Amino acid sequence: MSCCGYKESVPASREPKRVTLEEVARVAGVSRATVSRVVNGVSSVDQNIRVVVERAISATGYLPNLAARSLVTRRADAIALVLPSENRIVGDPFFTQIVTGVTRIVRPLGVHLVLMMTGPDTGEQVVTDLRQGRLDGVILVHTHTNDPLPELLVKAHRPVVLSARPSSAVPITFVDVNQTAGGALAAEHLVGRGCRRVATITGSLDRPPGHERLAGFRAAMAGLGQPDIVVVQGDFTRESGAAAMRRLLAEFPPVDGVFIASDLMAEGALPVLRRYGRSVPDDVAIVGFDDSTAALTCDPPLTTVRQPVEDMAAEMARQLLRQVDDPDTPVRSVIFEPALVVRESA
Amino acid sequence: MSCCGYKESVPASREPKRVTLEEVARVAGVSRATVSRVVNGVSSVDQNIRVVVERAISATGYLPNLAARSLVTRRADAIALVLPSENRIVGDPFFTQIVTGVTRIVRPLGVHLVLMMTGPDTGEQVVTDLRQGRLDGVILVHTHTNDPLPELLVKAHRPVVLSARPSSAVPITFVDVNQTAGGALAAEHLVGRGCRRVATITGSLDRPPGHERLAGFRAAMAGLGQPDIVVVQGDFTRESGAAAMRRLLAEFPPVDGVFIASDLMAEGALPVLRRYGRSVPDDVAIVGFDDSTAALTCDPPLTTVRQPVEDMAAEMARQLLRQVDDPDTPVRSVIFEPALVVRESA
DNA sequence: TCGAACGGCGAGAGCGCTCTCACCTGCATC
DNA sequence: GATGCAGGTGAGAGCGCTCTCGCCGTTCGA
Repeated sequence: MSCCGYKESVPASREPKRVTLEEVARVAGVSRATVSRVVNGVSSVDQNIRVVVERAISATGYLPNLAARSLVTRRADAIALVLPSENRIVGDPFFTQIVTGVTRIVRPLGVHLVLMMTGPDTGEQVVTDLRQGRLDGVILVHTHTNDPLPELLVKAHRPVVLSARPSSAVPITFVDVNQTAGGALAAEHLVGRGCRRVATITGSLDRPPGHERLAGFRAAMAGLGQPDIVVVQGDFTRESGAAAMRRLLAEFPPVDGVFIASDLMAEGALPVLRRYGRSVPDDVAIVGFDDSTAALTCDPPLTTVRQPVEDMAAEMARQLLRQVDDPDTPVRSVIFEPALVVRESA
Repeated sequence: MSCCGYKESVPASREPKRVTLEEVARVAGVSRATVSRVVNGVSSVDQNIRVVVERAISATGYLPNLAARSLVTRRADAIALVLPSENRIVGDPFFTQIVTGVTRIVRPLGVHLVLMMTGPDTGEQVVTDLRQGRLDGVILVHTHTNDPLPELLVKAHRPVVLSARPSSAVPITFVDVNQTAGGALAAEHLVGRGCRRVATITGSLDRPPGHERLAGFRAAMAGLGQPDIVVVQGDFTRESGAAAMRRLLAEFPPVDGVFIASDLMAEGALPVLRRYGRSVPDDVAIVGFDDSTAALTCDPPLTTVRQPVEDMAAEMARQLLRQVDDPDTPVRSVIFEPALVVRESA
């Protein structure tokens, strides 16, 4: 095995001799088929033989070659997590929670999580990987409003799950939080602590989350007897939060409570308040949205609406794998309820 | 071959008819081998035939099945990025940069990035995936001091790269920043702006980064004529930063400049300073380390030592792929130089 | 003029697995 | 005693690709 290069390119000593089904079958004195049955947990195997085979497996240290299996099963046992490459999304703890949630479901099943940041060619890349059998399905997180990818995948009849309600009416499975209810939670809390001159800084209103959070907040405020609230528009970025707060203080100085549609915007808004000499929460109460780590690092820590991101991510994984198992699984949407996390800002 | 359900489980209409090498070969009127040569860019193909084959490929919409290829090439074209699951690491922008850097190298080569958060069984998982041919190599980011995985992989002669100098003397390829030089940068800046009562809050001193940053800082301060500096130990967490700052103010009230060995700790320390009525940078100048987003969201924004994380990550990917291509590539370490980013805190 | 050398191509043998199908027992049934 | 029917098992045909090897025709040196 050593003297005369039986495989010159790689020193034999290095290459741990690969053990195949064949090998295990020989050791166990059965056929390849039977070993395969044992490995895959098929029940119709004689108990005694099963034991013999299992012993042979651990004796040889056999591990199935996944490429070979994949070739015949047509499963990659890998899914992709596609994230927008903007820094404001990833780099957010939100992201960690997504990964953690997905991993929780996927890992015990031996399914790999392939990470892709969107780039100019991500769409084709994903479709290609799917067609090449490298990927079983795709989780699309925070896709842009006009991203053609979701529709593309649906048309190609490929397993796909979205992290939020799609902007257009594509028949696609998604997982979302009840944004409207989240807005309502914020309203109730602000009114409950005595705010009477309430405003809100919204996210991008052309996207469902921004739109729905505002709608929920507005409706709840009206229900609480305060139909007239000041609305300033942001776009979910930190900078837009700061700018919106400046505008708000200029246009509506007596404000005493603000619902800011994302923690990131709130993080931008708080220093502005400080600079204008308003103390939080005494002069102005602030409620954010997301319960990101930003909420914790803010000064003061943010009262905010929490989305159960990790659970939602786990659900996305579940929904995706369901589709992988049965491509004809009906489209479905799962909505999670948000919760208010009370800290110091309101 | 067609009439009588040759594969009942999947409706034929759904399944886009797969086109194989065989098919392309038939269309082009050549052998499978020749098509394979064209697909893989082997030069010894007649120009005319090459054109014919290429035409056949695009006519049929052929895409190679990667499982089949993988079966014979023994390459998965996938690498894993293993990250500690603690929130303080991921969820950091640092993490985004790692992913971006690795992706930049890996994506154009069609190599997948598989994400794994460390868990109780990550080690075995990774080794198994490697042995099963699902993974070509592993990038280990911020492994724990006593994680056996690096050594395990080195012994198994598997491609692996570390994100920092290993704590023990394992012969392993790693990419790191010149921590010592980083500490020196901080020292020079503090002294340069006139600080004369300087202190430092360190990271965990049992780990190379914490140790080296302190050593570099200390040596540089001594060289600048200030051998006596106050040292308070932290452990890289935000909380430890706050605690250390409290201790520092109690033990050494006249302090006028602090080098804090991570932005995260600085983020914890700044509110403490504010609460004690010390203004930054007027009363106390602060220099952090990492240039994380924390540095930007701090109030005031942090002067900090930047590691070129994205470039370092790209280098890790390059080093790993080099090992994958040639398992006998010599072990190597690549050290990047840090830079000082001057903002408002010092 | 002839053999050698070489560029270019196809046949075919795998890679390691799954899964169908035929076969073989043994046992109950007619 | 012939038949049916289980539960188990093995032979073998792929899955789609790469890559070695041998063949063929052309060109070149002697």
